[in-house]
Amino acid sequence: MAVDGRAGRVTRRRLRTRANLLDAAFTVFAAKGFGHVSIEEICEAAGYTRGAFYSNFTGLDELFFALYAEHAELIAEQVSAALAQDGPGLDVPAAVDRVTEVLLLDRDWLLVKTDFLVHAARDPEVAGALLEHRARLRGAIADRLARADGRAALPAVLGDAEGAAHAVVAAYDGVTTQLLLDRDVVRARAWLKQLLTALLTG
Amino acid sequence: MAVDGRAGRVTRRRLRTRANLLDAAFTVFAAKGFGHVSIEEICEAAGYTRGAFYSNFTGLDELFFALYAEHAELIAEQVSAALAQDGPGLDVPAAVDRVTEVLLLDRDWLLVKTDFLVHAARDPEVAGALLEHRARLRGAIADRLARADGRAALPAVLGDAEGAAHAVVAAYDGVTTQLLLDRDVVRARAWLKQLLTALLTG
DNA sequence: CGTATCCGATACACCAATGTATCGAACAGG
DNA sequence: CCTGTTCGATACATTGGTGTATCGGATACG
Repeated sequence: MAVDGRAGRVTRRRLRTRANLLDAAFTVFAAKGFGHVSIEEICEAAGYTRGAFYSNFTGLDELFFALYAEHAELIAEQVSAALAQDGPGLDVPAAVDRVTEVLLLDRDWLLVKTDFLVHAARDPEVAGALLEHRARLRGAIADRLARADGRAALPAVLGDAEGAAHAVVAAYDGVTTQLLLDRDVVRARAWLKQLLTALLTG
Repeated sequence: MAVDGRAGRVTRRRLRTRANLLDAAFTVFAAKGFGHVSIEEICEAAGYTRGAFYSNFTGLDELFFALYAEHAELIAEQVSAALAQDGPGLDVPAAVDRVTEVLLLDRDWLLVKTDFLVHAARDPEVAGALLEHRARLRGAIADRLARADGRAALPAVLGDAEGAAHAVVAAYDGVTTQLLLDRDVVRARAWLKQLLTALLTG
């Protein structure tokens, strides 16, 4: 019994068009925002007709979710990599720099991500998935922070490493909001760095 | 010459229906999200037909903007009031409590506000208006923080009072995101308080 | 009370998008 | 090559929402 939900062959062509649709969708979503995007628009951008779309997805929601999951996974890996870069110890300022770089790199991603947030805020099931992803990210950060605990203790107000990781994510979200509005990546980065420093080396 | 853009009488009925439409729109927007809301839906919720709508607004965007502006104004006043409550000096923890109370009170507002954010993020003109509103809020906070400066100095990392205010807003935005997902107002409030304490009494 | 003006309901024409059913072409496996 | 299966294009029916033009009732004001 096949486990992947589909019975027959796993064609190569199918995978390509699916990927193409997702890529095109990302661009279109970033430009117009989920809720102002039609299926046709995406198909046109990808160079297909709706036939291809309905053959690969049941609707916009499913595609949007797949899109988010894919990118979120990518980001999570990048962050983990950035955190693991220097040996077992943790150089806080350096790590902050690298992570900030990864997180605030792509405005389009911030747009899609925020769109997804408001989407999830209204659908508990989707919210669950998003929360889970955030928890994973937080976990990775907390693990790493725990290692630095010896050298320079975290501020007591935040509690343990998990609490500190929570604060890091909150700071990131806060800066994201500002960046979406003023479009000033350089300032956002400096600003996030400042915030994190204030939070972690209290 | 009339300055309000309309020539004739300023009817009373008109004002009422306009207000009714805005009220209904707020509910509908909060429930479904801008972008999944039709003009008809709003009219139905308000007990009017589209005739009334088009007589009062040119389209959804205009109504959405008016809606946001109205509520944002209200919130700004409440925050100012909460900050001004105890005399000329500033009791930081108490003020934090009161402000937090006001800011995280209404989930519907957070939803609409975030919807408006993603809307603004794609329209520079709207973004400008939002940035202006945020600047006003920050200003009010900074003014107030400056008064507490003597007693317990703010952490140097954040710079002046304006910088600290910036941090406060970022923390608020960060907590908003989390709250939208987990719907736990109590924890959000505790959490925001903790964050602000960590930031302001570094 | 009369009347001029304003407001919102009704009706209409229109369009954009959806989802489905069908069919020809592409493809993997022999 | 040949063949059965899969993929995606095409065509269709249908829906839901939009914006406008018009009309009757409400409202302010003399």
